[in-house]
Amino acid sequence: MKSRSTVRMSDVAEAAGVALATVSRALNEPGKVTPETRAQVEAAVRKLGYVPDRTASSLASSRSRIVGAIVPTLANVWFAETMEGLAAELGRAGYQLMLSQSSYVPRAEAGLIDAFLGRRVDALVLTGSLRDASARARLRRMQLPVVETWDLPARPVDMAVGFSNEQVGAEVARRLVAAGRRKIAFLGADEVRSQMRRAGLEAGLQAAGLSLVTAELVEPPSSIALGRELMARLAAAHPQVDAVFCGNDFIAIGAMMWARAHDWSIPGRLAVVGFSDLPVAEAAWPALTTVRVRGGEMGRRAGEMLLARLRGEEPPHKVVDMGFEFVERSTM
Amino acid sequence: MKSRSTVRMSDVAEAAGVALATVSRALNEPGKVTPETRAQVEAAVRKLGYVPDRTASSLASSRSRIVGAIVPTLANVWFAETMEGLAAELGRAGYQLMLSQSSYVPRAEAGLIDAFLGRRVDALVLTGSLRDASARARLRRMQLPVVETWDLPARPVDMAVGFSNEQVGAEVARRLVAAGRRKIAFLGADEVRSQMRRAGLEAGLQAAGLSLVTAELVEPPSSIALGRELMARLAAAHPQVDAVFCGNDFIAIGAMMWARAHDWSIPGRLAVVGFSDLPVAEAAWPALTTVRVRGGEMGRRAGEMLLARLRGEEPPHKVVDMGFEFVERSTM
DNA sequence: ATGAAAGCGCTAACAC
DNA sequence: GTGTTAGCGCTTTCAT
Repeated sequence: MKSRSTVRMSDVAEAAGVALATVSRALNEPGKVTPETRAQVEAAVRKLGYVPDRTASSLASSRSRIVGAIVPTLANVWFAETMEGLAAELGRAGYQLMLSQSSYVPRAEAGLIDAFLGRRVDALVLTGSLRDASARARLRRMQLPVVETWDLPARPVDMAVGFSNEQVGAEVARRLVAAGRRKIAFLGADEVRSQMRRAGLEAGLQAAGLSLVTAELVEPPSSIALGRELMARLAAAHPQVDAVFCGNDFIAIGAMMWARAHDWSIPGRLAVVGFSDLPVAEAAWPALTTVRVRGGEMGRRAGEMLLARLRGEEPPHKVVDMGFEFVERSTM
Repeated sequence: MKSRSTVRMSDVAEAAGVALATVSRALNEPGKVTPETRAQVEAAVRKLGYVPDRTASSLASSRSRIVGAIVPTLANVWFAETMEGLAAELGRAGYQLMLSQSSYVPRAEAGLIDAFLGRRVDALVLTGSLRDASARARLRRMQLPVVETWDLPARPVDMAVGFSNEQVGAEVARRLVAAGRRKIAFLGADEVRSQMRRAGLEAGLQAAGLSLVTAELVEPPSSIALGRELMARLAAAHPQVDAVFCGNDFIAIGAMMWARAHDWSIPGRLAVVGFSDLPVAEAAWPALTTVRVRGGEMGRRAGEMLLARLRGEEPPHKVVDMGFEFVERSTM
């Protein structure tokens, strides 16, 4: 199946009239070679169309220049943007991104990590805090650079760049209460970070002497349609509800669609707060009040931290809190 | 930096009391080994926590079990969904996805392909038809399984799964004209597939004895904000316009926002047709008429075709037209 | 600054 | 069915 171009480093060496090792140096440590030999080598490379075999160099050097990343899914813009930023940052340094999806199955992660370790990835990027204790221990022991994202683990495996999902929930509680809402519910996916936001909301309400009306949950991945369904369930069970915090903007938009269809005015009858600030939030009518987190930037920062570590430097911070921003629009 | 777990196949062999090669067989071709030895090997693997080194096996077998994919960007849901489907399909067969972004720079592709070839990827997935002639020739010569997506190349490098962007434009022209529109413009990104849709629109209008009012373009990546800007430009230059076909739903939503802000009623004063059917299209008010393509399914099909080829089979079709669907909602 | 040579950890003949 | 052995194409001492 593979009739390889079969131009090897030894061919380049021969064509350039130098030793194999010199070609390797000219390519990888150009400073260690005289300008003339470098020129000869480069000429030979071009002439032969030589493309170094990275599988061989990975084996010989035990550095693959591959970074592995695990996301729950790519179909959600927010994680996709993080991967976009990460890939862009890594690409600038000659690293490549290898991607796997856990499909929101927490137990899948350990297996995917093993697969990456088998590939001898130079570093790992995870979504959320790694739960599997034995995987955590192993990564620590290996001293593999790891960045956990989209969360702020109390005791990270190694590094982390994210925000506090609990704080998000608490802040939303504060805002909603300040706006006079008293019957507040949560709509979201039954998934760990969404549940953290719910917990934060609940804690915030308790601090204000209130309690959560209810938390209606669906299996991820969530969607506008599920948001509609969740809102229908909520309205049936708790018609007195006067505000909902939604696990993400899709669910919020779905809730708004249900409200529009049933003449619940927004924000008069019902306040709606989303999460993630997708483009749709601004475009919705009324424009959705939501919480913005910078997914792309998170990926870029993760990339930077990893690259620093791979260069042998110590990044200035092992944990960076990117924070979040409450974006007040017209649904609250 | 890497204090390797250092458990090698030879360690497993020793622990299991068999030869190195037997371990390799037990792991890769379990059928070629007696159940007893297999059990011994598996026990040793578990006991030692052995994780096979894929960089070594890639080198030795010249099969990496890696598929490379290039997308313009991951930040656009539509390509992200294709990668989601692709990764899911490949994962089931033990292949991993390696991802790169061309950032809409056509010339970047050749370089990214080289990087993938250096990694000895077993197959390649491209977005759109590969333009670089020498890269095309090289891939053909290597007989590397390649799938081009999101387009229907007349002469694919190898395989393709997509739809005709020109046909999309032509169909939109037909619908708009049938709905009585006469002053039709295009708003989109200056990017190859978007331009194909514009060309199709233009051809369709000509067939109806009309001509395109204008095509307003922006540099990708496009966004709601750019859609708004594009619409402002259009309205200033051609106030008589009565319909716009937008290169994607974000631009369409932006155009609608401009229209709302300037009291151009939709669809009364202006018809708007989008492309890609993002969730936002249904949620918009009025709900956006658009063209649906199945990005995730495209990725899954691409994966299937690749896997068939990698198993040594010939896929039933080298080119599959996934078609598209005109979704009539309320903006036309 | 350059060259020679010994692996890196596995796969794939080929023997037995 | 299992073992032996020769590479896969690089990187990296160690000499020179």
